[in-house]
Amino acid sequence: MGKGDITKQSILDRAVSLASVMGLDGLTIGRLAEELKLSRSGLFSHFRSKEALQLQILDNASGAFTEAVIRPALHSPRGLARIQSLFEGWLTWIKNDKTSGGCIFITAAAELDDKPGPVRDRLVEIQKEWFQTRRRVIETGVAEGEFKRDLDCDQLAHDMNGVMMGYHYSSRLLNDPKAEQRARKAFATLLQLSKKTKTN
Amino acid sequence: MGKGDITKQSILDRAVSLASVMGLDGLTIGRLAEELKLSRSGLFSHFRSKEALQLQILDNASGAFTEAVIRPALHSPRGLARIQSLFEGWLTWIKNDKTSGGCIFITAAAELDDKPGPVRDRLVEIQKEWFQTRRRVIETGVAEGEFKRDLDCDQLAHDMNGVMMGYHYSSRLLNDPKAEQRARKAFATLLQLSKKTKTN
DNA sequence: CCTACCGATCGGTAGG
DNA sequence: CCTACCGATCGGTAGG
Repeated sequence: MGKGDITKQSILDRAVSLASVMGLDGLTIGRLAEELKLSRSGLFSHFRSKEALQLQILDNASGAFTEAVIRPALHSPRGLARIQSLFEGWLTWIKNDKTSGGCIFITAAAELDDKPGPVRDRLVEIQKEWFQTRRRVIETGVAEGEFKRDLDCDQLAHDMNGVMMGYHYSSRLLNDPKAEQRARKAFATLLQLSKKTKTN
Repeated sequence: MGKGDITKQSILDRAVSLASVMGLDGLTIGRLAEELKLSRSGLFSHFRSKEALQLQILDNASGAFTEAVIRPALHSPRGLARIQSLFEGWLTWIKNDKTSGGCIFITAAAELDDKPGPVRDRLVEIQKEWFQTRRRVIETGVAEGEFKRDLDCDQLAHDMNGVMMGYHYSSRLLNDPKAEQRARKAFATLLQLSKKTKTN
């Protein structure tokens, strides 16, 4: 990795943080350059356009999410333990972003859901992949006999997301001190309903 | 209501719609004026500042939400029927916003959660009120004996929000055709767990 | 409600 | 990586 790559990576790291606060559109080259003590054009020379910067911000964040949340979970036993690990990692991911503007994917989802284009497309791609990852882990839990045989895996993968979106909202907007406790309880209930019982 | 008020109301209605797409910050006076075929300064004269406009956008949307979701629910019998009515109205509120940029409160929540100031404060106020409304309706359901005596009303009010946030995300960002079905199933499960049973 | 204007900032380019 | 620059647009004001 050459010097230019180091600069570019440090630009992107800061850009992810700034975009999570200002949004991918609200982020400006000038503001980013100022924080990094570069000239606007000096910074811009690493990217062909603002759209290219936005796409690389999403890719950079996606890589970080995989490292922070998904990869560690693969060290947990498949099935129940692994979906719990995904949940814990996800919670920590959102919690640790206190310093910046919260989960950039949640911010971007609200910002881009009605703005067609390549940036939205990339976000959708990343989020669909993340949904599939959850679903596969849940399906394995069914195969392993830890979850009900007739569990609606799509529904559980979907409901986990609702718990997380609600957590992000309650903790970050409302500053509810019980937000994490509520999220844990909601998830525990989801798991309880999904576990194998005597009857099925 | 004089002519000036009519103009102002039509400005605000359009502004709510535009802000739900562009965000409260992303909204610009110029763009709004163009859509309404007014001069920028002519439009601006109705508001002292962009911040004042943002505050009035939130108030206008809050009034519309009360009319569309809360008031109709008061015609349903208290308790279970009323909380179901709130859910249905909320779902319709989000669904009908297909023409614009989705629920402005969800968009604004993601946009403002890390931007301190009067606009964020107003949004938090509105959202806390909406939370209390849900909680009171649920508490009445407990008092009426339709819900479990030991129901965690705060938790249910909180979990309903997660279902809605997840619905907004799945339907608007992922375009999941099953989004509504999933939201209904998730809410039905929440209600099922909350209903009075033989044992309590 | 308008025209006309302010300084600041935007994304992007030229040229080195 | 820089200076210097482009046209466009921003929020806001003056004055009518």
